Amino acid sequence: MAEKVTIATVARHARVSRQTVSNVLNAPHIVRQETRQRVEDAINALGYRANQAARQMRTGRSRLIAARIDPTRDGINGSVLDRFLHGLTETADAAGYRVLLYTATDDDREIATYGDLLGTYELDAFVLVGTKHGDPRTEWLADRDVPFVTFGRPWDALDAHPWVDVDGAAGTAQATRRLLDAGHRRIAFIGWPVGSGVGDDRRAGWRDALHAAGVDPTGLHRETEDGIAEGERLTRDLLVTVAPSAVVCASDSLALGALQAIRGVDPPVSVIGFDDTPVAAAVGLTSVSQPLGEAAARCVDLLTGVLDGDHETPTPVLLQPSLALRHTA
Amino acid sequence: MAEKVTIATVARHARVSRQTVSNVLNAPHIVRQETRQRVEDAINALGYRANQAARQMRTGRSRLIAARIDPTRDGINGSVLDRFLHGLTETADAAGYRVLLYTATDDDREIATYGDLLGTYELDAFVLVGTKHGDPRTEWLADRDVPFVTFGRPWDALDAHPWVDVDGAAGTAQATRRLLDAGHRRIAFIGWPVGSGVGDDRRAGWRDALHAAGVDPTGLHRETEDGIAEGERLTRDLLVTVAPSAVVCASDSLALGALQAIRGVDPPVSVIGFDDTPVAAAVGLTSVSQPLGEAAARCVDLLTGVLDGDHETPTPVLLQPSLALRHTA
DNA sequence: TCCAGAAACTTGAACGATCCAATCCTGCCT
DNA sequence: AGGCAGGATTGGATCGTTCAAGTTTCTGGA
Repeated sequence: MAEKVTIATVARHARVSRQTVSNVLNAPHIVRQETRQRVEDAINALGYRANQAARQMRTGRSRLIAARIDPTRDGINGSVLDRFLHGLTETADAAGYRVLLYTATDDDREIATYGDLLGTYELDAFVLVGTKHGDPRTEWLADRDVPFVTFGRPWDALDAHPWVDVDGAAGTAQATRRLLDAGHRRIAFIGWPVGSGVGDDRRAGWRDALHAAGVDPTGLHRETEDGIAEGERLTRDLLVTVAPSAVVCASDSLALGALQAIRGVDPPVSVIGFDDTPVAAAVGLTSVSQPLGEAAARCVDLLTGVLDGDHETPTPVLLQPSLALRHTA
Repeated sequence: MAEKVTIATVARHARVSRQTVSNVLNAPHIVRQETRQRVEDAINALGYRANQAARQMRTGRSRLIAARIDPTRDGINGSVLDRFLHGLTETADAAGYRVLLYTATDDDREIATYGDLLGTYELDAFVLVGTKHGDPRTEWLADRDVPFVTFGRPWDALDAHPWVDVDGAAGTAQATRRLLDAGHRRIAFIGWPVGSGVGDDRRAGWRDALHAAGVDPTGLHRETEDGIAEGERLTRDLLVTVAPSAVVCASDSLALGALQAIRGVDPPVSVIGFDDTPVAAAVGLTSVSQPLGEAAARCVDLLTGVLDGDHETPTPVLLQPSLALRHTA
């Protein structure tokens, strides 16, 4: 039976006009302290909440951010998106925004979805996770001046649009240096086929760290699709061909496979994974940890900067990963 | 420069009134075929999309469904929520709804968030994943007649509210029968501490299947928190105390631990996990597979039934899991 | 031919917020 | 005491849609 509480109800209760209530909400500094207090008391007493639809109709802003959720592909890495989304939801919330999910099976449909979301819900911004060379999606959004951020560098042109990323090369370099410090010299790397920006970046970190230490990385790396079985297979191959004393992997999936391959090998081979997934934590795998919560927060920062602030393209953010030390290295 | 396309633009273009356009969208049957065609042509020609905010203001319906996203806890099982959310987004989309995310650290805050979401965004419904005994959240929602569905049975009263669940007992029973058919008799079970509805359900399936086959399950089960390390520990314990020939586990995490424990044991011990996570697929673990996409779809079905249709409380849905056969059993 | 009744379409009002422009105070100075 | 500047407050218009009520057009039977 409770009547709907609108801005008019609050105004009546606080003996002011609707506009004054609106000012308390949107421009508190122009309202006298005493009046503001009275209005705020009324708001709390009545449990008033601004109707977003009405506000949106007038202002054209929905305070909604869209993010894409994919079917889990390679399992272990699925949790990365999971944790990122969680962080995004949390930070967006604090900034007064909400996260809306969408899915799409291919780029064309995804772009069609953009149009739908923008037209129907007047979304304020998009967050894209991962981009590829010549991504048609970012192009479409940029052409229409739709605010968006990507988690993952644009591998073509670094200043194409705002982005947040984690320095994968620094992560593998740190992992490699730790192994070097521990006395290892034959440090192998298992990664993904050449061509993926992320994979090439992680391999580069390992290679550069070895070079810097005066170690020749030739022949010490292998490439494959992601997966536990693949990691195990390539590690066995490495063991018989170059007999490494340690292996750095581009993902925890590969590292998990590596762990299975080195069971019983003596002296023990060190293994370091990438992503610090909960599975890594469970089996005690040392792994490079991406600050996903921080990354999500910076995405929101960049967006609110564009949405609420100036029209300048904000500076990209490159975050440093850390090494989660466990007992495999 | 493109003018905003509203219902008035379409009306002018099709030489009808705003209301007729609205009728074409919301009640096509009362518009003459010829007129309807003319309006639809205009809609397509202009690329018109109904403004959700304006519609919502008049109807009080947002076509938004809220779902909660948690930080990944036990890693492997995180992917379950992931896949469920994906299915939910996909099916909701097809039904004309969108999924909004929220998080909360405890029940009180979650309930406060409900109020906020309902007041500010006028959400149409909530989807809760997992409920516990005497859940204050479902109570709060039910008291206020907010439409909601849970994925997971209400363990107190089965008719308390609409729900969708997967028959965990049937899953473990199926796994157990498969092992019995293969000639196993000493089939152990590793599950979670007594008291969790889900865990007790899964254990019951194993026990009943053994009883039905005339096998005494006494002493053949162990309880622990979820985790790979725990699974390994308890499996080693089982091996030395009761020497089972097969182990059914309440989760893939536990099963993964079991796999590590039985390495090298001869004759080989069979292992079956639960949830058919991508990790299980990767290591070749036979596992009980929940139809998560189907579950999400049925959640949406129940909700649209409540939202668009009658006021009857819809019948709960109990889905049957299947066994993903791989080489560990 | 005429009219009742249904079907098809049109018009004005309302949802709840913000923006705009006009008015009202209030304190301060002369 | 009067005038004035400036901030605080007010009423009206507006966003795009749907609801409710009104008007026109069509159909068929006497």
